[in-house]
Amino acid sequence: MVNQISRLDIHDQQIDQLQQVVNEIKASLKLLNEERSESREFRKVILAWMKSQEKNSVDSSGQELQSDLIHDPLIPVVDGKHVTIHPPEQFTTIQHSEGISDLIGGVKVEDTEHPNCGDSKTAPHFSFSIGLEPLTDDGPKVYSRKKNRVTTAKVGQLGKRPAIALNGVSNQSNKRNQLVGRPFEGLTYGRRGGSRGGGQGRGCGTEKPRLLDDEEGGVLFYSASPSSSSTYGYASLEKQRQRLPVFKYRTSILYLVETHSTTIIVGETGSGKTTQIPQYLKEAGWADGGHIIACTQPRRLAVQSVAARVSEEMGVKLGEEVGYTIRFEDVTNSDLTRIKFLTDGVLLREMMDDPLLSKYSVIMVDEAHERSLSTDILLGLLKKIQRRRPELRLIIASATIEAKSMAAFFQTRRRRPRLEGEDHGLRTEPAILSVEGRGYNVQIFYVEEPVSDYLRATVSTVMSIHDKEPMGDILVFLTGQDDIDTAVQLITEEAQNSGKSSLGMIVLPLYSGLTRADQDLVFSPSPRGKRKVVISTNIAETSLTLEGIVYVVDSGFSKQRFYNPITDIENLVVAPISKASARQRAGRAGRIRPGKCYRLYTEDYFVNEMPSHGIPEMQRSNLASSVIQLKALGIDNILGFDWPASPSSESMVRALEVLYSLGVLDDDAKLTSPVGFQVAELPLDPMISKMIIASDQLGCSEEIITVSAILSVQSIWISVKGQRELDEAKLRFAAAEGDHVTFLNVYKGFLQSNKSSKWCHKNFINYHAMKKVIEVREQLRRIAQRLGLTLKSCENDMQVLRKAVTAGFFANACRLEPYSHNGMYKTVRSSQEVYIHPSSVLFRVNPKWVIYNSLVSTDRQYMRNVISIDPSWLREAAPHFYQQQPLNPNRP
DNA sequence: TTGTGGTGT
Repeated sequence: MVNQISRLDIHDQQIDQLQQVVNEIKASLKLLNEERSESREFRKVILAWMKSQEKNSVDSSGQELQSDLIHDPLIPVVDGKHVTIHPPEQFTTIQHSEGISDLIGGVKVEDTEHPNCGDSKTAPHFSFSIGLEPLTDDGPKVYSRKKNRVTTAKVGQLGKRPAIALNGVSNQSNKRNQLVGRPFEGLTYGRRGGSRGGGQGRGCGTEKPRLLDDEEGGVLFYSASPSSSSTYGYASLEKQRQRLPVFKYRTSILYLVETHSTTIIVGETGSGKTTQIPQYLKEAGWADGGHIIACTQPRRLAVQSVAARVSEEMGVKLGEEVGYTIRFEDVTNSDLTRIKFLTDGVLLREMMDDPLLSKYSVIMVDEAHERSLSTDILLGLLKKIQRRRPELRLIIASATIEAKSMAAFFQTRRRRPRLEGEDHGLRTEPAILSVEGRGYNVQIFYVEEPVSDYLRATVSTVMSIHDKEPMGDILVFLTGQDDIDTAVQLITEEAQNSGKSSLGMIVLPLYSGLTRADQDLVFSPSPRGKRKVVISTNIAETSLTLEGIVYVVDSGFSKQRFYNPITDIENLVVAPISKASARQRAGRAGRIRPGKCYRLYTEDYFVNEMPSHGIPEMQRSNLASSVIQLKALGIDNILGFDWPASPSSESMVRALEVLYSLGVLDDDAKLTSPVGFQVAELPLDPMISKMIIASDQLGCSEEIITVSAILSVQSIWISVKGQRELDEAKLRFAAAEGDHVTFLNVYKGFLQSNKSSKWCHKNFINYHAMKKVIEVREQLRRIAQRLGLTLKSCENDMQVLRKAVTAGFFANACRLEPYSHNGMYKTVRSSQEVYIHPSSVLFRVNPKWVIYNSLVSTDRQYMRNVISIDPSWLREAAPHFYQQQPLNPNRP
């Protein structure tokens, strides 16, 4: 394909003209005191003007192909200066010499060849010991780093990107800031060359905006362009807004959204895209005529904080013009709200009432690179909606998305006459725009040899940072609670043993199982002269942001959930992270000032073996919930659904199978009535939903709804180090029937204590989890009533409760192996060996027949949340499922 | 006799 590049040239004079026109319109419309039409007119003018410029440019200019700007959606263009930056995997680099002498600290420095340096595009290495006393016999950890390299891309060199190696070690270590201020260094993360962020609003109006097409014809790229700043009265906030990198692209973004069905915006952290773009859209009139601009986030906390920020910037009350919706919390006003932030899950639920999302004019899907289950489903559905609603605009925003594959996904081949409204040049091919971020340089260090024990490597690295590096907090990424607790202990001990230099350290664990109070410790600022060391799971990678982190230690691993559709088992396994994750982790070090990231894996591994992106959640999850959601939206051909990442056919088939066995789908794989539709309405795993529906007839819906609420929160128990105390606490609530009944006892106790947090603490129960249980329970009761179920308590008749559980979970029935001395069970469905999880109250009780809620696989398959049943209930509840396997009366 | 990365409706 020909790399055809066209360019839109806009002269300063014309920009001023436009600004004048806009100001005139604004002024005249202000007289009319009609804000809505002002913005609508503004939008029209921008559009008309842009179109005329595009035409002129193509007609008059023969220079299109002389552009020296290479289009690559992954790579930000810096300040319109046409310099391309290599993606870090080609270019793992350290940009400036800061701190190197500190690190070397008199320890030997030697020139070595990197094992993978054979080819000429890789610069030679040097390595050095960071001079620490190892905890083990492993010897000191040796880190290596590459020399600085800066590249510029030139015309005709798309394939070849020359690397310019800078001077060697001695030069680097001499002048600390030698490179700071040079343009376009600092390539890996953030604030490139320190020349960023100076574009004080209109001050950047000297650059010319450019428009480029790439070979795919229609993937557009803008570099910096001047922006027409609006004249609002909120001076300081307005200034802050204008300082954000995204501000320079305001006009470009509005133009792209105007002219393209889908716009993909690649922006690093700190670019301001999430808070600014919805405001730009509003200012440009996209919320006129009662329409709403939506912006989705994967996490509740992000929704709340972004909405609060935007309402502050706009000087409006949260919940009026700017609002947000998350589960249990709708802070919007249907008459007033024009910009609405919401979780992607909420938007999916909204589709069940309004499948075309007709009240939204623009939907911005943020953090799309995370590829969460609901983001992917949402993207698939939005693509479908676009075909019915060509006027709907989508913005896909993400940090490190594979923009081209996303663009390919949204590339529609429409072969029908254009509808009205498309005649103003609306393009169905997605546009891509990159916006640079605003962070600081992060130096990356790799171990020279693979480490065999990342826990010990972690400890020695932390100790050496503490010894050799200037003040600044350390964030360590490990995999789970177990590792983290061990590391905290080891580092604390090591600090005590190593004398005065290590006194000023506060070591804190961070994972979701901690109580809120323990989590909050991590957010308190470190006392004067003390260094905070936070040992965290992935929770600090995206969900929580810690201020004050200067050093990151990355183990290269995280726990990830994988689903095996053949065995129907979800596993939680320690797995290597992706490059995208590694970059995200490193970026956590550059938030307040230049930072350093120590990777406990080799550079060779990072470059050659680490996958560039993680596996989308869609491809490693049980899809039963997702399938029923799509069915409820009327998508019959699930197997043919156009996903951003197709799940395996096995997991699709498995999901359909489960739903069929639950009586949710009929022989034609259509939702049954009423059960199928009822199950789809409930925001739960289909098996739990089925259990609730069955409880209606059995007369125990109140209890079952309570159990369902508890099953759908992570864990109601506090994780504590001394496990014995927790086990003892559990015994206070333990019921012979099993965990579900035990949960009911806990819930009753919680109510009797008047929902007291003190009571929770005393009984090793997670107070926040219980509060969530109450909320979920209320929601489920409301939905159940809407579905026409009767809310009824079975009082103390636990047999009907167990029957209701059986009605939902009959497929998970297990039988104790006769003569088994170690509590081995086999599943009825597939004769798999399983054991009762030690956290269950039925552990070591081993009733003959049990049903489990879920399987967890470690060295054995463990059943979690187990209840004992009578096998005859299985055939009662699911004759279709068990009729082919009559129970053998000869076996005990 | 053993263990719960993180989200979300």
